[in-house]
Amino acid sequence: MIDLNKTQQMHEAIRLFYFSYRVFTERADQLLDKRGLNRAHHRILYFVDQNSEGSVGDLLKTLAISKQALNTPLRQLISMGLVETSQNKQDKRIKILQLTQSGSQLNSMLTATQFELLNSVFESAEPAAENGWKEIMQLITNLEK
Amino acid sequence: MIDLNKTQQMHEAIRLFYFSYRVFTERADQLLDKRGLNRAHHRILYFVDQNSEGSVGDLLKTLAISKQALNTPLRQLISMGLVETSQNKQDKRIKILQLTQSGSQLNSMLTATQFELLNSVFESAEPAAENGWKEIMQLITNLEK
DNA sequence: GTAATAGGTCAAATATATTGACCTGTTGAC
DNA sequence: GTCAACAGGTCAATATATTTGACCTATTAC
Repeated sequence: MIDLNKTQQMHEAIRLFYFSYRVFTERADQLLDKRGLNRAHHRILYFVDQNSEGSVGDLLKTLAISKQALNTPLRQLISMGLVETSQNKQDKRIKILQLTQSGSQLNSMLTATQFELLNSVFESAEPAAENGWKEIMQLITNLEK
Repeated sequence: MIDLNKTQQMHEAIRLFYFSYRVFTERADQLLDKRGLNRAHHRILYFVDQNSEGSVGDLLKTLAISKQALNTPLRQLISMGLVETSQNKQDKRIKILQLTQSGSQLNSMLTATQFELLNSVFESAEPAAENGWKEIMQLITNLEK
C-alpha cells in the first residue's frame, strides 16, 4: 500500500527545511546589508573565526567556491580591517587568516542573532528536541562526500 | 560564569545548519543542472505542486521574490511544458498555475532525492530524533514575520 | 467612470560566480 | 642548482540572478 501520510510528512520536512533556513539567515543578512556586506562575507568571518590561523586554501575548501569568488569579499574584509593576514613561518607561501578585534566584534554580533534564535527555539521545544535536531543535522552533514 | 560549552554548542548548531542545507540541496541541484535549470525552478515546481491551482501572486508571496525575478524561470518552465496555466473562472485577472504531467514527473524525481536523504537519516537516527528535528524546524519557521 | 488589482514586460544597474589564462614567490625533489 | 609543484593572486570574459522603476493590458470593485 502506498503510504500517502509518509509522503505528506516528507513534503512537510522539505518545506520546513526551506523556510527555516530562510528565517535562520534573515536577521544576519539584514545586519550585513547595512554595512554593504552579504552572506558570503558572513561565512568568511564565521569560518575564519572558527578556524583561526587557517590558510586561504583551508577556507576555499570549507566554502567550496572558486578562489576568484573568494577573492573579492575577502579582500574587502581585509581592507575594512575586519580580517588580518600573516605569513606561515614554516611555509611562506601560506597566508594565515584571522579576525581583527572589530572583525571579531562584527562576527559576534551576527552570530548572536543566530544564537538567540536557536536558543529561544531550543528552550521552547521539548527537552529532547534539541538533541534530535542536532543528530539529524549531523547525519545529513556527514553525507557530504 | 561564562558558559563556554554553550557557546561552542551554538557554534556547532550554526555550522550544522549551513553544511546540512548545502548537502540537502546538492543532489537536486545537480539533476537540475543537467536540464539547464536551477534551484529557483525547483522551488517553483515544488510550490506549484504543493499549492496546486494557486495563483502567480500566491507563488510570489511564498517565494518572497520580485515578480521580475519569478518571471524568467516561470516562463521557461511554461515553455518547456512543465507548468501550465489557466484562468480563474471567478476573477479572470488571476492566472492559475499547475504542473503538467512531465512537470510533475520532474518534480517527483527531484523531490525523491530529498525524500531518500531525509528518510535514510530519519531511519538511522534515534527514534525520537525525527520529531525533535521537525519540532525545531517548525518553531524556526513560525518565527517568520 | 475610475481606481485598484493581477499579471506582464522593458530597461538599467548591481551582484555573484564561473572558467581560463597567466603571474609571483616559495618549497621540495633530485 | 634546476625545475616542477604548490599557495595565492589577478585579469578578462561570460553567465546568471535579482533588484528597482516605469509602464502596459485586462479585469474587477465601488
